[in-house]
Amino acid sequence: MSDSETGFGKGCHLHLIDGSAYIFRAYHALPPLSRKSDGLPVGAVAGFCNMLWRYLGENGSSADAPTHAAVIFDYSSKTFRNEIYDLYKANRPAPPEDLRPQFPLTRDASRAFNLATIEIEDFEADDIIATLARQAREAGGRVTIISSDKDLMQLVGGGVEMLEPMKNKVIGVEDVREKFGVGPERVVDVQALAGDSVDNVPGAPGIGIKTAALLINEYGDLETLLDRAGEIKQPKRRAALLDNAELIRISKRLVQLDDQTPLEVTLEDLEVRAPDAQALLGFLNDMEFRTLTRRVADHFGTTPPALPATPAAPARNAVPGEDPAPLEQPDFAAAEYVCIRDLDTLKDWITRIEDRGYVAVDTETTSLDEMRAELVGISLCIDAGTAAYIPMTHRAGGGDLFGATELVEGQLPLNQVLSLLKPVLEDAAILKIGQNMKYDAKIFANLGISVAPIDDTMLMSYALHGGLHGHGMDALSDRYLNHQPVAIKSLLGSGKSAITFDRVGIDDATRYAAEDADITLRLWELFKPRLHTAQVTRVYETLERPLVRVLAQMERHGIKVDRDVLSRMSNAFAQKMAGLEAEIHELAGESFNVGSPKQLGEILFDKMSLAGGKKGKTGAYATGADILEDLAAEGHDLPARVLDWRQLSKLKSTYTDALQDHIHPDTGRVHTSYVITGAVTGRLASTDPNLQNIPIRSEEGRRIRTAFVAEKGKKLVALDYSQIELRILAHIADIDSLKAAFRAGQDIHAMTASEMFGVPLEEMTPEIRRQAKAINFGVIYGISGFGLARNLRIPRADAQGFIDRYFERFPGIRAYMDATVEFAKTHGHVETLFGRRIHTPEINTKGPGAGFAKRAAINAPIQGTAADIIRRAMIRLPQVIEDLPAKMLLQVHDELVFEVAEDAVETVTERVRAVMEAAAEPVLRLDVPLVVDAGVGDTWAEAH
DNA sequence: TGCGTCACG
DNA sequence: GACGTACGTGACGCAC
Repeated sequence: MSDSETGFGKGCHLHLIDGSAYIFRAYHALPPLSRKSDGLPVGAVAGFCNMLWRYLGENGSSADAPTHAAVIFDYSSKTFRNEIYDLYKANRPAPPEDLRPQFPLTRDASRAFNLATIEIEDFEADDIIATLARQAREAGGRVTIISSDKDLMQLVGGGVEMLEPMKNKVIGVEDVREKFGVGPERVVDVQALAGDSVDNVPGAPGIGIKTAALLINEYGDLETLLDRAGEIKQPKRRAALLDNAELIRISKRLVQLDDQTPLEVTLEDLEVRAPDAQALLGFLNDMEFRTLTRRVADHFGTTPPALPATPAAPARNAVPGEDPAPLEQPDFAAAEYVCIRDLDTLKDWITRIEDRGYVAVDTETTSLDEMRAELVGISLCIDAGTAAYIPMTHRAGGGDLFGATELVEGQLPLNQVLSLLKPVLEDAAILKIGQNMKYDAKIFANLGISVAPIDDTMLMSYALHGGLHGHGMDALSDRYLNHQPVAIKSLLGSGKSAITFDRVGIDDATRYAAEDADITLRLWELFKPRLHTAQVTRVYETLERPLVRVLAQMERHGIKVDRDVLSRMSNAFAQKMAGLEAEIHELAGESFNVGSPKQLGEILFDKMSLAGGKKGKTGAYATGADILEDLAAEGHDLPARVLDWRQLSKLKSTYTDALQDHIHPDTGRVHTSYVITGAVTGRLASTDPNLQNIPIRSEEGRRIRTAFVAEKGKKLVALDYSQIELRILAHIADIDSLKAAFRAGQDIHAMTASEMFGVPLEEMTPEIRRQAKAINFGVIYGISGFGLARNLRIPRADAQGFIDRYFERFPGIRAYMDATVEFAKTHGHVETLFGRRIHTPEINTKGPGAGFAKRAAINAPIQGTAADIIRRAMIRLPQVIEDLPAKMLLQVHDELVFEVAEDAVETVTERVRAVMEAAAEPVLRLDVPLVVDAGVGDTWAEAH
């Protein structure tokens, strides 16, 4: 949630540090060094950290200090240049054995120093530097590239200079001219001709930098030179150019830096941040760098953390959150919370917030439904134990029958408070910290305040502890702060007699509300550095935090629902149900509650003595759809009628009736709420109402979707990923035949059937295809013979036979499953392709739970990667359709629904499709294409 | 409040 | 070799 008001521009100074060059230099400059406790090689990391510390020391105080900075790394040694020329950098020796494990640690180091850290698959650090330098230059800022790599010299000029880090020497246009004999803009031409033996750039044989510069200066540029090479007098040079023109052109493409690299970050994101003492010291301490740790601790005026007595567990294996809370925080009991009742006190707090640069914020309202909630008060916290509550619209507690609406005395007026706080809440230089910020942001948005930038402790916990426990504030406070907050129930009561927050006394409200802000701030202080050590900063920053704004907007917009359609359907369902109920009672010979599984079971299995009665653990007969279907198939009418009745009952109570209650009186639309932390895999959950389970599979239920409509003059557009999880499986498990089938756009289930049963595609029957489809799904879920047998209703031995044959045909799948379970057992978590961690605390349990945990571990990376991909698309989309009359309304796991003005439907569809299909890039290049299907209509039923 | 049931991907 | 099982959700009504 960066803000354009802090945009990078004139007067800004960007430092770009060539991280990879730093590492190699550090490695070669220092004797081998390994960590005492476990022998991990850390010499290069140590040198790297020393350099960064020195760098910060030199630049922090200088008059020419950078306003923005980033450390750039090579993602891997393979880049797009290898596709241009496969021998590029081919004679580079592989990095030494003891250096390789240090690469990820240097990333951690640069993050621990709170420096923006960038690397992109397929691109060299130099390309990223070129791109950022171009952006900064275009924005009117200055750039210093900290590197001595001559390949970067082409970027010098127009406000861009280089700094040789060892000699601390500035390299400007004149220095470039001295080295290459041409200005920076012709450096690539010279390099293309001269080649480079280190990087294996071929160039023209027999031509070095001197000659190359001579030729370029004479002919102007490389293309002209190659066109007119025949005019060259020296026969050797002439031949070298004429014979190798193509190779020279390739060479130019190799040395020419790509300044259009796709970036996840903007210049604003690179704003210089002071290192967080706790995070930095934590990292240095983990690395066991005694001297540097002490030096840094001295600088911050804190004592260095004690080195662990026992060998330190590597940070990456540590279970986050198991560490005890820091001891130095003030006691909650001692905390004195302030109630802000006058302007001077409020202004004083605002000044303190501005000095701090961050503040924990919490809103108290009359409802959990943000669309109907009224703001009652705001709490703030700037330091553990230092919190305040601003009551604004508390009302007399008793109230009369007509709802006494007298405001309690001694409160600042809402409008006055908001006009003072709005600049703070919208100030790009002040971080607003919340627990479940989507809620508060929506409350403020209702009042015309757009809160940014934000941090969210709930989302931090989700990134850190997904799969371990819930992320509600009470649970987090109890677990990580060892403190049980005031229960809201103790203030509001529960059930019918519950009151709203505006009826709570101001003293009680202050204790409760200020404490919430206090807890939030303490959690933030605890979690923020742990994001780095647990290596989930990227997940939090790119997949969680940006979603808050996007979802808040979707929820506030809502989708139009036609009440009349629902109401008519409800009536029709009621009539049919009444008829069925009479029939059922008739068949049973007595009247009973059809909706009671208990009573139904007794009728079926006791009174009518039908076979197949099985009691569950509660002693009641099971009467699920599968059991009733079996009975119906045997020719029994009663269970068949009950099935029909149940379907209607479900549709009526959950959809046609309940949905009407969710239509907002003012907007005429339904506003769901998405829970970002709702599913452990990274999927969203939709609540109040759940719009992710609107019927579609049955014809009857599908009609409910006709009630979801577009505004007049607009259309609903639905786009969904085709087979995304199977595609991800094909990629992750690296199954060539599956990947090839997806690339060829084949029917994947038919192809699986053909492979398994040896039936040629032309002779495929729907039945065989259906079975293969069930197997494909089963695989994603961690297949078992029992489960497949039940799903296909075939003997278990047959199902097991299918599975055996499947694994025989696709051995990679079995390998993936085994490897994933193994990974979970050693690490305690599994990961998606984007680094999201899903903890698997049950994976080592024995007994019945073991199968569950294994299947969940197998499924999580697949389902989670798909969830990450659509999150990435959703985060990008608002900017992409910003200029069009279109709004994103809903997400249903692999589907997005938009409301679009009729004449923009085509443009929007194609733009959204492009974003969705490319959503994995550039972080991840899948071996299979992602395909998005689109539909348009006046209703959701038509659009799908 | 827990369970059974069933709607979705 | 037995355990009991397809993965991930939320909402409803019943029974306690």
